[in-house]
Amino acid sequence: MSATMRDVARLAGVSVKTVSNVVNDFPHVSVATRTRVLAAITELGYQMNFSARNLSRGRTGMIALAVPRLRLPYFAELTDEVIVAAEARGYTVLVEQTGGVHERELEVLGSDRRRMTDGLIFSPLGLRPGDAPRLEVGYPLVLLGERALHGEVHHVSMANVAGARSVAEHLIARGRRRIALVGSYDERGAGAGSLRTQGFLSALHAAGLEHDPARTGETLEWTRATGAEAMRALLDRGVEIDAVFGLNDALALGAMRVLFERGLRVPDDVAVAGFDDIEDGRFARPSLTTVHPGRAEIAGAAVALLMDRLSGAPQRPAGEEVVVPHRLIVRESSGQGH
Amino acid sequence: MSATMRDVARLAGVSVKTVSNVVNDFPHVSVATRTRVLAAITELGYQMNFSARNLSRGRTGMIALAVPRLRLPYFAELTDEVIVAAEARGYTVLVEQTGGVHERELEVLGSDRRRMTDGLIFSPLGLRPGDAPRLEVGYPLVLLGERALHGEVHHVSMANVAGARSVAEHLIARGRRRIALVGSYDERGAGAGSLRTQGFLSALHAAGLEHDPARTGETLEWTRATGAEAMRALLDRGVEIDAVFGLNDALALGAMRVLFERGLRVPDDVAVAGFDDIEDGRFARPSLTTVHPGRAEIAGAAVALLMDRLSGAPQRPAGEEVVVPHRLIVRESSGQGH
DNA sequence: TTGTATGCGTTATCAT
DNA sequence: ATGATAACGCATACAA
Repeated sequence: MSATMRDVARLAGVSVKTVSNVVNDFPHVSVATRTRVLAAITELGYQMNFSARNLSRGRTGMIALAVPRLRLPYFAELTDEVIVAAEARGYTVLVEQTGGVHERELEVLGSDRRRMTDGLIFSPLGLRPGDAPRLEVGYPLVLLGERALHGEVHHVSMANVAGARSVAEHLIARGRRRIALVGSYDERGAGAGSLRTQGFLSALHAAGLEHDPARTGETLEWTRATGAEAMRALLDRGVEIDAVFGLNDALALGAMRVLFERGLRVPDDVAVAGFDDIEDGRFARPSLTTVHPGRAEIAGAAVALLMDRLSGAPQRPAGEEVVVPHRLIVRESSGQGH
Repeated sequence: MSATMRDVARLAGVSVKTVSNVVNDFPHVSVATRTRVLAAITELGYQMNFSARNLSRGRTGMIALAVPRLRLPYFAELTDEVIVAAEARGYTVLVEQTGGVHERELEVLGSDRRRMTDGLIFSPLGLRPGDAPRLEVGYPLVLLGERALHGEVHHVSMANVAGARSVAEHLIARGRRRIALVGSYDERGAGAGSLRTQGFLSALHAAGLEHDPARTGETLEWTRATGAEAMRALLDRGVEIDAVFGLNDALALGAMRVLFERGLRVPDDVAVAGFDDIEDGRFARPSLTTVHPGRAEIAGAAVALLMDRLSGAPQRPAGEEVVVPHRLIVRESSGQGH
């Protein structure tokens, strides 16, 4: 097997403690012994046994990130950023997929696996008010993209309401009056779906418009495929529309594809907008108007918040909410007026 | 702190060994004691300390997956599948991003972090013949998407050559004769780039065609953005083309976007095809002709191969190569003839 | 079927 | 500045 600290110590003629001091950059080690130890380490090809270190230290140097699924571009890009941010602080990330299934999401919170990590960054698809107690876990937890259910848990959220409102305002300013809403959500939830819908509706009301429920394309999953289905259903029902707001970019892209298939021109006949600013939207045809939610900032803030708690930094107020600013990005899919 | 096995044992009136037997589903435990122990476990809310278990067992129950970046759709989808496959076998996945940088890729192989996992599934962007010795690591390793450099390491690869050849044959059958190649690769590498290019060229040669080097759009990174740049450069140079083969879908999608911006019709003026069958291609406008490389199969095979080695299963021949079958998927971007 | 004793490789406490 | 030694929590011979 591979060498242990004991082997290194023996070879260098010092005690294990000294070896430990060296590998951990403990300040008080004479240059002579340090070099001697380092030499022994390279000679033996010694590598730290993390299990032993973790057991002794009582922590693991790993954090978990729970997302619905990596195949959803938004979460892939988010995970990418979280890994980068964690890495910068010497932490390793363990990715957990919940499938966005409520039951699985709750399971993940209490899973045995949580004992393998020091903390959890959790991006639920839709927590419900009744779930609040389940969030009182015994380890550092940071919630993403969710309004705090009870104010006890730290969380980082994007400007769901404001972002959706600005998209709707933009469409209205472009002269659109019959805007379809594609994507729905668990009504018991308090997640992004409900918040974005709120923002959307508030803009309509502010403009003195009504949202005809017939113009809502129901779909629980937020993928291109379901967005396409919902759009088809709307058109098949003969609903009249001059714009589409997808609750996320994937839905919007799926819808846009169907509009194309049905011979409707975007944006001339129907303007389209989404939410998330995923990479595909930038290169789609036409390119997709959307809301940039500050993914990198969210990831950075979440990791920072979690690290603060791990290092026992001056306690931030429980339930503190970090809201990352958004940015409306107007592209071709809503570019011109009628 | 949280309860230990000792606490559980004490409460249940048994020894730690018995508790251990219960939580590990050891066969010979009487129903009476088992239920007693389980009761104590739930009462105390006991959860296994993985660090301790790992130290004792000598393994961690985690595997690492090293990919270039999760923001690249192909790798996001691949990672998704690997996590699912690993989960099914009780393993947790730790994701490592190499950025596709050769230096970082080699570092990852020997990093301290490797001691936190039982094995590694490694998806390099381009290993070079000289790197072979670096692949002789002291732990189970499975390479993805790479032809074995020396035949010592196990690997799972997609049909890069055959897939690219079938794409090129398809374009040629559609009457295309001036096919641009978008995307290049480190010439020192033996990665997907070189293999796909080989397949592409072989189809041309078989058809008695020459590939004019002027029709190659150089770009090391394989993203939509770089694909777009390369396409712009080609068109700006006034190169005449009637088709584009992107070394992956992202490149092809970026190129297609530029063709649109320049007023060229796809597929009427220029047919486009990619490789990878990422989700965006299905919903792009026009939808993208591509090669489905069997992502799920690759992930499954890689995990299976790694698990075999972890469990010390009957040694498979070193350097065995599992090649997953591909499938040409013809869509709108190359749908019609001239 | 269950208990006892020992080891896993590090860190931390306390001396020196 | 360095060393001896006791945890850390669990698994596993070996006993009983």
